[in-house]
Amino acid sequence: MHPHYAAIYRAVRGVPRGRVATYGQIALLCGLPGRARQVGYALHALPAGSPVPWQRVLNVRGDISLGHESGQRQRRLLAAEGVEFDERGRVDLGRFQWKPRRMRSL
DNA sequence: GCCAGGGCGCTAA
DNA sequence: ATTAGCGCCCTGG
Repeated sequence: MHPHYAAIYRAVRGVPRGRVATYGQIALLCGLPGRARQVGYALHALPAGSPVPWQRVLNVRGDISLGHESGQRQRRLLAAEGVEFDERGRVDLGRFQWKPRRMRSL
């Protein structure tokens, strides 16, 4: 497992229920600016049933970056915690994006 | 080791 | 709003 994965998982665990974060945002929060893609890898590597809420991480456009199968699963999980999707399958980041104080003060 | 392709994102046009 | 180009770096062949 890659050394940075632990930090990434820690950051993702900080995203509260009913809110979402972006890949780039998570990267920034764990001190890996510009490495959004690595966040995607870390989440992809998660075992089933881990405590990490991977479903709360979306791309910067507010939509789901996965294929149909996993995408449906992710969308269902988010909808179950109150996150709304528009008809184009997108989340309004202005309303649902998580904004930790540590980040607002950057 | 090289190469191509990813759960990405920023900037410029 | 969309597209193209580039940077990032991990994985699989």
